[in-house]
Amino acid sequence: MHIDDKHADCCDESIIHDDLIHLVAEDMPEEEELYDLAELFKVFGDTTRIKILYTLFKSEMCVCDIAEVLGMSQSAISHQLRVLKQAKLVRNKRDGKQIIYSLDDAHISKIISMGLEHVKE
Amino acid sequence: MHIDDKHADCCDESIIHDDLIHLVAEDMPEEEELYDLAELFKVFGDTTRIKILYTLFKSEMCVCDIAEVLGMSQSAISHQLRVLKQAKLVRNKRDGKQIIYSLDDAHISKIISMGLEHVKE
DNA sequence: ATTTCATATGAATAATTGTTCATATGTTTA
DNA sequence: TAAACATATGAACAATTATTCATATGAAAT
Repeated sequence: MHIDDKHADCCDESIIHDDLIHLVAEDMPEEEELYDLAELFKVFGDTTRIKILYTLFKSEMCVCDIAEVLGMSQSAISHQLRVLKQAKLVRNKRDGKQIIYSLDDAHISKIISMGLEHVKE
Repeated sequence: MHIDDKHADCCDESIIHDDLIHLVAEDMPEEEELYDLAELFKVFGDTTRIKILYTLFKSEMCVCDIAEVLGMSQSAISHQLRVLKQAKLVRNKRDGKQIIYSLDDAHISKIISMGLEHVKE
């Protein structure tokens, strides 16, 4: 084994795959961008949050009504709305005592329906 | 407070919101479908898996090369490829000693680029 | 047949996360 | 001003998960 062999732990065909490895590695998007992208999908990766988005897709709604629709506690919904808001997927406005949440992004329903297409196969 | 008040824990405007609540609740997709959808997005919700998908988007590749491109252990990559395969996002074929992985779904790059659009704002 | 190589996998560990409970905040109504 | 109401939030707990390490599997080469 050569001292300067970068592929000591990799498959043997160093010369052939080397080109490919560098080509792909160089084209990889920024670490931060990939992290943000994963974070975004992580937000969609929870049934409760998906349900909330579906709900708000139908109509803007106060926290309490969302909790009622989903049969969950106000606290649980509120915590998840916080996550959705940080991801800029929902926004809110005050209306008297209540806080009304609504979708904040046109991409959302497209992303979800794309996912559904895959799942439905 | 009435005994038959279904909204004991909810906001006070029971009569007004009742219609909305039932309308939205009835239109909610099947529990199982929402679960599968969340599971799918969960798969995208990890930087390592996103990087693997990006890599395979450029070219099909053996496990060892993917590990090399991402600077991670063979074991870590193999575990994640298993997750991606279970989600039917990648497939593999044997080529001699190596196992070549490639993307298994046309939706993937669309879903990812939709997500990127949102993140890039 | 035995050794080598590429990949898969089970167990263990550390880190992350969703919900609950109790309570704080801020608005409205009496 | 005080009480009632809608929502937010911090701490705690249980559950999930990504990686590492050690080892198993299975194909190719000697």
